[in-house]
Amino acid sequence: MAERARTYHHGDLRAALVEEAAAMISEGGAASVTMRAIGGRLGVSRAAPYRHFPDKAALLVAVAVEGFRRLDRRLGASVGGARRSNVERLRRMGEEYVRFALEHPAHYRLMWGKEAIARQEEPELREAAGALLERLVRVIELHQKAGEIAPGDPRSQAYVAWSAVHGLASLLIEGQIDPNVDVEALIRETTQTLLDGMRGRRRTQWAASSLR
Amino acid sequence: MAERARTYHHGDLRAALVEEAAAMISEGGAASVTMRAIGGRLGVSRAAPYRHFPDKAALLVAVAVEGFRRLDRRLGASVGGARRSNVERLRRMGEEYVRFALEHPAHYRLMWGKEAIARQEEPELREAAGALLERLVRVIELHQKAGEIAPGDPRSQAYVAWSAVHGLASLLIEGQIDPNVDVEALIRETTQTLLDGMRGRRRTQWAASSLR
DNA sequence: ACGCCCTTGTTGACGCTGTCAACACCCAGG
DNA sequence: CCTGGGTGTTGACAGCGTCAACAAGGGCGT
Repeated sequence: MAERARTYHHGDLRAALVEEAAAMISEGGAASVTMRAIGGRLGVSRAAPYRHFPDKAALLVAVAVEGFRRLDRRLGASVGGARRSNVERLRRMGEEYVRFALEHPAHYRLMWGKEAIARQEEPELREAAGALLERLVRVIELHQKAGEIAPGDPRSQAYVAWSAVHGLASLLIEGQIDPNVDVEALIRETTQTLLDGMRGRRRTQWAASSLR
Repeated sequence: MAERARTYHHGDLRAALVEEAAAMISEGGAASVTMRAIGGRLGVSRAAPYRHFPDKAALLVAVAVEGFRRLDRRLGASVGGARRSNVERLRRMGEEYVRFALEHPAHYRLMWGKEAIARQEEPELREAAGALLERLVRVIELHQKAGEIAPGDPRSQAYVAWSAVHGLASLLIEGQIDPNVDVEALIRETTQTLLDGMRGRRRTQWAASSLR
């Protein structure tokens, strides 16, 4: 209540809206986020958000942007800490990516927000997602220099890697995968197959691909 | 008008609803599909669909199911025809999968319908998507027998492959990929990386992974 | 051949939604 | 102190999905 420095009537209502909308999405899905409901939870009226966002879609875009930033920070933290060996960076990032989606399914869904959100025309969203791509590109370049990944345009390789983890996250979230399968094992198998494929086909290998 | 054998007042309104809804989705996106609009286009009232579907979500599920069936038929046709060499089956299926999504973006989006559609509780949807998975599993088993893919549970391998192509399709459709990149080349690179990864790491290979 | 009845389609209404215009507030700067 | 514009409120409106009550009309038993 009185912990934040409030500048005007409410005090940074904009940030509160984004935060509250994200919370509501996690609790009850995107459909539960309504202008009236979010206003009620914040103690303001249903039209108050319109002083900070042109419409509901813009508010949801802001929530999606926040999601991309959180994911980006998390991926950064996953490879940080005790400076890990190069080989593991990409694997860890991939696994962490999928786990994020599994922990925040509704939020992740919103980030890929269908068409209600016109992605192309939302520069902030492009930027936030672009930052994630940049991080991926940098890690791939590192692997390339270490000879662990075949040479080639790191950007298109980044798209390939992104496709793999996003696709798996999407399948899992949407319940398209048999609930009997071991999710963690599937995540490892996916990243392993991806890494094997990106390594290229050039050196003598020793065994059939196995999970770890 | 009078080409279809009409049983009752309209004559198979159910099928007409699904067909028309699919058309409207392609034309104006999922948001343009409204009970009143679809009724108007078919010359019936807004409540008529309720005699065939419990609610709007059920109608959209039927449209999504139809989408999965069309995709499944298309994938079947892509590997059929002149009985192709095994090696190319999976690659062709993957490429065709992505192309289908690119040609029918709104329909494909609906098939992965967020949460408005509770996938788990829609047996028809599970079944239609399951048929697609089955086809993929069979093709993978074929490759395994031919020694082109590492041994292992073909079902989890199918999930990995599905993740890759669905992820790429999703990234492309949602405009997340730089419009300057060569889409066809990216599709080929993705399937190639996937196939390289699934081949496992066991034999002496000759060159760095290249596109075709 | 008749007439019943159940399936199909229509109409009016309700509550909910996003959104806007008009109004009320209230703090910062002169 | 007062004034102006950023901020929040209220009333209203159109459009939405959905339901209950009603109308129609063809298949089927007799």
